[in-house]
Amino acid sequence: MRTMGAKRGAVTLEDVARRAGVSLATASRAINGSARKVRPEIRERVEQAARDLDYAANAQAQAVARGRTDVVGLVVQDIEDPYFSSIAAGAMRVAEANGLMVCIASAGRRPDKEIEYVAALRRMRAAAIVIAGSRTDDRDALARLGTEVDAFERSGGRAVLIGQRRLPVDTLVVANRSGARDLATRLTGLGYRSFGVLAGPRGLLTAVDRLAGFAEGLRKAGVALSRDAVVHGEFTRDGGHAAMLELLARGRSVECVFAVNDVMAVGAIAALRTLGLERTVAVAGFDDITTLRDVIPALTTVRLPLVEIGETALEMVLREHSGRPRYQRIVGEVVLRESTPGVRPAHPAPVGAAEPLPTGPASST
Amino acid sequence: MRTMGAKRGAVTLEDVARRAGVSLATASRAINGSARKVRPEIRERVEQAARDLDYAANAQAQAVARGRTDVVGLVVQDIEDPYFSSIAAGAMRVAEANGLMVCIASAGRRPDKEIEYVAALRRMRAAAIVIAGSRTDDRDALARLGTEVDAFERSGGRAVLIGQRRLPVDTLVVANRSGARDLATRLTGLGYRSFGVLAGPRGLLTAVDRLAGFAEGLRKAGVALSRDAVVHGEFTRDGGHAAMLELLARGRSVECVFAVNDVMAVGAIAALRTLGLERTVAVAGFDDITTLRDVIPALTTVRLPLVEIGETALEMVLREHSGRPRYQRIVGEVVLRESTPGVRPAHPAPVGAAEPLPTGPASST
DNA sequence: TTGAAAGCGCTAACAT
DNA sequence: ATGTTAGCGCTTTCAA
Repeated sequence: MRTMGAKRGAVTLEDVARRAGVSLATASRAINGSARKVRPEIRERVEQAARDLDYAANAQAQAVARGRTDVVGLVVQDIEDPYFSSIAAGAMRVAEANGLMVCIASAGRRPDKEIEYVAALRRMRAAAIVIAGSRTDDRDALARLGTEVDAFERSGGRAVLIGQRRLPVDTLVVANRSGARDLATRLTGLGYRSFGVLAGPRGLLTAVDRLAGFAEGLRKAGVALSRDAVVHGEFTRDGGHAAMLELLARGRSVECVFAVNDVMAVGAIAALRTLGLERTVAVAGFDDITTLRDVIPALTTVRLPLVEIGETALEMVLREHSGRPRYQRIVGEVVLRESTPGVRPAHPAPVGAAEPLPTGPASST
Repeated sequence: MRTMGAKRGAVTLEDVARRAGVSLATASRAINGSARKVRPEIRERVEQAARDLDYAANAQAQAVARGRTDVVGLVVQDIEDPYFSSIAAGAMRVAEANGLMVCIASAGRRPDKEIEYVAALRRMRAAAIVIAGSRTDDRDALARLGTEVDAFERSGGRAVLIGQRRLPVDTLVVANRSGARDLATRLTGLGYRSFGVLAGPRGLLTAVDRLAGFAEGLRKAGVALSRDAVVHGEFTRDGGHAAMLELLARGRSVECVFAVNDVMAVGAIAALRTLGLERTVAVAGFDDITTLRDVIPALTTVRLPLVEIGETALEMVLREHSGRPRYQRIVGEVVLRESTPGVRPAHPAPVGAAEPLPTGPASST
């Protein structure tokens, strides 16, 4: 039917207006414009024309004309990682409720890519942007991200970070440190006295904080954490696997291993199993990844409300606010499960009076 | 510094041009336009001005002017489901390689939402769109999706489906049926003779095809699949859990259960475990979800190259082509693991001469 | 209420 | 090589 299609063959509002015998302005008001400024009869005529032509408004053009978009951005480290896909699910739920489309960028754990994507989202004039994932100790990268985020906000968008409080931007601060500290407390409470930590990448703050918190918790309980009981590795299943093997190779015998996230813990358990050690060494993780809930043995971990974090982040940034950055703390909850069955003392020990091992350094208290 | 910011406070190309003392056109050519039409000296001046002003081109405006976008769409059923997040990871990798941003929509397994999102992506003038996830037997929904996809393509975009071949659109056809058939063959080869199927939602074609294929495989092996050994349920972990319980409640004793996807299989295993039956009933799944590779017992399944599927889908649709829809078959590979240890016959049976159970219908051969 | 017209920010002829 | 000037498709004054 249509003879002179515009570029891309798409029907334009002008086509609709012509067919309905009204002006462009009227057509606009009838279809995309706000409420009752158009006579019902005319409105119906325009809508019919639009339907006939299978018209779909050009969102880009609307964005240019209106000066705003219906797009929000989400930057994650790796969409395949359940940690991030849960956050994404939460953010997308809120986006849907607000009629927003979400552009996701998976930065592959490269800080530069992350910055690049923020820049891309600025070009897209995204209304808001959620940046999920740990910062690193790379001061330079942090500064550049800060600059880019700042530019984004100055150009009219709003940004929110999920992770550490390191930039003057709205942030959902994940209580990694205190979560790991609590975990250590509970674990020592279970009777464990010798620990290893599969600590994740060296510069990754989430990993660093969890390690620090765990060490702190142990210290408070008067338990030592030897330097070479800490093995760094990738923040992945394979990273956990390798780190566990390395820890074992170091000849340290530990009762319990803390992997700084669940996927590493799963890798660790797999490694232990191949050595027939799964009953000998207890393992704890962090995050409480949904898909891993049925793993055997059930994983002791620190539960993070991941989906909710995603929701809250986007809600926060969509809500109007004063301009001063807001920081909201997200605390996890320790969940004790079978992977840390606790120590059965050879001689029933006095409850509540766990004494530090001889080898441990004096408690700081 | 800047006094008269445009709407949204963003710097425009005109600001840059003015500061560099050149025309709008020159600024455009220097920054966003194709190569060498601008004197190096001038170009440098413009670039410096852009840097000073922290200019970021307005992608929306570029899109309007150019008549095309750098956005591709991805519609999935549920981004939190590892099946889809793997596909998303693949698609995003290709997008990155092509300098494209990807807008993801999670339809929550509601066909209407799916259609709505395709419409939204048409409005965004996405260059291409990948629709991942099973179709249903809802003829009407299928027709409406077809209409919407058609409109999308007529408006200049390209679409590709992942799943069933049901629409005259580029499609990655997942060989669910033959995969399940092969699985049945291997399972009967292991000696199993009585099966149950946790079949997923009734109208979901992926589930339907897998059930059909499995039944077909059994039939070929001369093994019966009784009607009430098939239990439908949600396509999720909990769905598998519930279906397993239901199957048991029906009082059928089966040697092996086929859950039509891995997450259901995990739910089934969990259910069996609570009843102390995990050693009694074998379980097989479908998909070979990465995160589930360390589950105990290791899951027998049909491996689908999920990430690769996501990559291939986007690549396919990005590649120029004749206009006639292309269909590419994706076949899975059976992976036998511990969850189906095989049957140890009480009396060593003659190998290779599995005889149909008395209760089974005659093989169609 | 409706229409004419001036943008929105950018690109791409078309001149020069 | 650079500038002028139409657009791109839409929204939104401003008049009528």
